[in-house]
Amino acid sequence: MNKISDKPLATQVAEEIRRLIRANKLVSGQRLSEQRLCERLGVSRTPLREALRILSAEGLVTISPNKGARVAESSIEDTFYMFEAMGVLEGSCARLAAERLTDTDLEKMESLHEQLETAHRNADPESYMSWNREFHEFVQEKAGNPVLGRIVSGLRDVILLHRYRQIYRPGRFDESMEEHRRLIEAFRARDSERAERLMQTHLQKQCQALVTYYAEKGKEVVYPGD
Amino acid sequence: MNKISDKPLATQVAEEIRRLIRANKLVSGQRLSEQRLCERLGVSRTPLREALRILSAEGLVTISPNKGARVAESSIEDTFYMFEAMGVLEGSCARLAAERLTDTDLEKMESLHEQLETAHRNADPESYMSWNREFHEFVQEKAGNPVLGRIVSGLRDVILLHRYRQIYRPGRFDESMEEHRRLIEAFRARDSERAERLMQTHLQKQCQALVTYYAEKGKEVVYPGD
DNA sequence: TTCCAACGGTTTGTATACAATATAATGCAT
DNA sequence: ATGCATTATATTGTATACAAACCGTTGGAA
Repeated sequence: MNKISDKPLATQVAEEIRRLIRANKLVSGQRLSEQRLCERLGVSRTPLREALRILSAEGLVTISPNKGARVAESSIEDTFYMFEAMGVLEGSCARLAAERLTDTDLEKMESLHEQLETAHRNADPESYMSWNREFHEFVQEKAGNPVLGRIVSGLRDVILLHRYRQIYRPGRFDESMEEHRRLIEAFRARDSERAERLMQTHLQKQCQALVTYYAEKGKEVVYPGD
Repeated sequence: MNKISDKPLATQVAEEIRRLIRANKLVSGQRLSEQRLCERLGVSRTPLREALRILSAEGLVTISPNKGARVAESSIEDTFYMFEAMGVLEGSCARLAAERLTDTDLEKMESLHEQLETAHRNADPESYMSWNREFHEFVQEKAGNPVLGRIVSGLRDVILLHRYRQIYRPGRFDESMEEHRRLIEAFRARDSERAERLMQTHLQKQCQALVTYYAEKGKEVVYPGD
């Protein structure tokens, strides 16, 4: 832990754990032992506990009384609800952004889109998802509502792993690229209603791919021959 | 603090502080001294600090390093953003609810609406706002998406004070009642698009009333003769 | 009189100790 | 061998102590 920083340790620890979750170093459902985390991060239990409270309020971590904390996990049902909510939120961000984009903004968006096309041509889903995230964050920023932005960012952290998994579904990569092509067209035309609708569809498609993935994963676990 | 409860103290303290804020016993911008709160709630500093972290992550409280916590406050600009975001969220809840309402649900909603009419006839804004809150929470529940519900509830707590103030604006009480009459009609017709639009308008009107209120309040403060 | 530095008191941030709860291991009875 | 009760260990929840930072007051210098 960086002692030079002016941020309280609790805040820094929360950020670090967030980072570890994002990097898949801490996975959904994983136990978060206070002892072990304290050793790992080199802090005492007090700021670590405060950090876990922060992350719990954000939904990244669940704390069960007397049993400790785990990285949050979701049922298929939860996944559906999260994507439905995210569709509403990101759809609105897309609508507001399409209404508020400057020419400079659009150039930047075109450039981000071009990076997506490059990653797609190179058949590189990791790079694609990285630029995908930047594109979505750009839309969110250009929506110009920091409150919406904060809500979306919070929910994004919770569903991030899901998003990564869906891109590896057969055909999903190509489909996602196609959705983004339609999206950028709506933004070029500053057609806010179309942008909203297409963004919502984009999220729904992600959700469908994931629900299929989890259903099959469930089946694989259940079969005795597996 | 109730020792019989199975919840950790931190959780209980967070709930109690939330309650105090809702009851206007702790007001926007107010300093939250750890010492004083510990005495007031009869707990030690550790669960109190954890509680403040929870509330800070929710946006109800702001914590400045080495300076302590305050009940969150908003600029006029923030107020606008919050209502815009809430319009998106509650609009979507209204849409989903209109799609998903059973006949029994609609009866309950009618009954809640009738309470609003009664409070309006009695010229009782406090009762009106209390039933108003129940009506909105019912819509949110009937939207059937717990993730959306959690986001909306969180944001509602942050903007609650604003909502209370707007109803006291001249003409706003009558206007709000009229908006609710149109809303219930959209629900009766299960017209989801109309429900969404009307709900968004309802939130926009609240926002306008508040921006006017704060602008005038700002002026009052500034005038030397005041 | 005003401004700045030093000092003391207060409050926040973190570490550590103690208490309570959960879990694992061991021993005994069937 | 298995199941249950008891004991030991590990972990979480809370209280308390210590350190660091902030703020207000006072005194001295300009």
